[in-house]
Amino acid sequence: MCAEKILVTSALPYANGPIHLGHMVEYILTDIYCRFLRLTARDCIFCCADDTHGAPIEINARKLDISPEELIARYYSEHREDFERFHISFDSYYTTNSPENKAFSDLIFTRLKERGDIYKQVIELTFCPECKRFLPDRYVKGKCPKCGAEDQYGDNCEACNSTYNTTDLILPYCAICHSSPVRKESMHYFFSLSRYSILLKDWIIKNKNIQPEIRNYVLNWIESGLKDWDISRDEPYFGFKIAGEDTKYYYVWLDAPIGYMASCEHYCREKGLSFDDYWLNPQGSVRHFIGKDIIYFHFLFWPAMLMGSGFNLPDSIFVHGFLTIKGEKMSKSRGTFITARQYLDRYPASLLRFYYALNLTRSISDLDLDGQDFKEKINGELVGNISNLAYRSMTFLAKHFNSRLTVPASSDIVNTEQDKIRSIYNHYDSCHLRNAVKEILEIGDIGNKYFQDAEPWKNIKTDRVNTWRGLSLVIQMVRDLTVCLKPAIPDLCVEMEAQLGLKDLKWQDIGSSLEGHAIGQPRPLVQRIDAFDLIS
RNA sequence: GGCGGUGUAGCUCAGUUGGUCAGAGCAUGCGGCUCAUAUCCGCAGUGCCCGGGGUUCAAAUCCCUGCACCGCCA
Repeated sequence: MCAEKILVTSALPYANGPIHLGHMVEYILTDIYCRFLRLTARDCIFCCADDTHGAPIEINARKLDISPEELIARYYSEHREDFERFHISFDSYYTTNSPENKAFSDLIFTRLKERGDIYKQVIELTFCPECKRFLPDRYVKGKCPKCGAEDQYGDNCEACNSTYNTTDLILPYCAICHSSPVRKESMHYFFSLSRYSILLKDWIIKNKNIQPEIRNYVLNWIESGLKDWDISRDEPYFGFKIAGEDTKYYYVWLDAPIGYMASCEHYCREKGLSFDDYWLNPQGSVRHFIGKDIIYFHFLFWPAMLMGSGFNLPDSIFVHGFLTIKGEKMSKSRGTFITARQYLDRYPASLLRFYYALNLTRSISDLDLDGQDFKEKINGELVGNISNLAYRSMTFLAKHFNSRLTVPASSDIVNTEQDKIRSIYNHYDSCHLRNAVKEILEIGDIGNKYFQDAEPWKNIKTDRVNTWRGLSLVIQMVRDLTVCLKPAIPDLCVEMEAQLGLKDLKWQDIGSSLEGHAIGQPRPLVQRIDAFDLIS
């Protein structure tokens, strides 16, 4: 029996802007999951990349008077640095503007074409003669054809919620140069998504890892009929040219998910691993994490492309909600658009990791970041419960027992703890991070209560041996808590390991005896925060 | 407009298939401890489980309806 070869991915951030706290929900979630897999000895690699193609990149580079390559290079190093500071443990962080990605894009395109899944069709689009380019949705504005609202984008109206094409807009204007665009015909390549309706439906129904709300959601789309997909774009564009064409490129959303493969391939080659183990062989298990905004691409286009080109389908696609700040969408005008750097300049990465973990569930509802709540959770749970238990027990041991542990006391709380640990394992495994963290905190409560009831500060005078044993029990719990928290707050747990005089703890170390072991120097693990304020 | 979701203590939420299900945490009040970063422990509440109908011996839990908020419609 072959062990699973697990490939985990986060969605690729666009190389056209900084990483913000909304992005971080996904990377922290995925990272916690990967760290948990590694902690429990699963064979897992974590791959991601910058998504570097598309009209916005080309347009922005032109605005800045630099090449697209230069633009994406800037964001590439910035993104990598942000992720590192947040302790995101990518095995491979690559780019979609890579030879591997071009090769896979060409391969998949060719295979789909050979199957007759791709056809050409002339369509009418919005063209700006001034800019000499076809205008994507977001670059055409005008009056809504349904309700007449002014200044609406070319894809849908924010006032009446209707959807339409750029060519439907009344009195359209180019968002770049403000001149009036014209209609112009162009030949495009289309992917026959509709041919995959039955296969996709079957896959979605059979896949047990899909969240139920997503299943219904996607099935509704299929029921109401899938439209074919325009997978080409005209120049000027930044991306891969389609073979045999001079002015046509793959649409960015074609090669973006292929970036998962390219990143994996690049890593495998570097490390002497096998790409096929993940994407072709049966023991391969590809697990994507995405936001709810890109469900359509990942549950329909992407699996259809994989089906048509003969690769493994994803084993699971976990969808999370958006980040809101005090219940509202992040917004630049409200000043609630917080970048990763802005956060990191003022607070430790692990506080946000902890807060997100405490709030992430399996539902696709949004996760809210509220300053007051953040402060209460950090001070109340992380400091008051976990950090306090560790510090009070370790300093006591250091002061009165020369830092050395003895045989732990026997107590019912050991069984309770082991039950909870099993439950925590399952919660991590199913990405129910909130439940995992809550049960970890419950173990901390039990430890604090046990310590309190044992009154070592009193009993040490009369019953030194039992005091020592009780203390040793608590410190073993602290060790177990450290293991359980490693996926969520890895850097703090490394510090905790140092204080415990241990290192590289794994899940299997939980419950083992520390009799005779000497701990290191205890220090308060986390500082209380006075206020959480990034907005001012 | 079509489809879907949500509505439980001041706040954040748990509540498997209807029968100790009226709960937890935070906040509030009172009490205790002092090992610990004003940290920890105990006690005390408060709720027409959105409104209205229905099914049932029995509904927060199922059905219908109304209201409110939210999401999706590529």
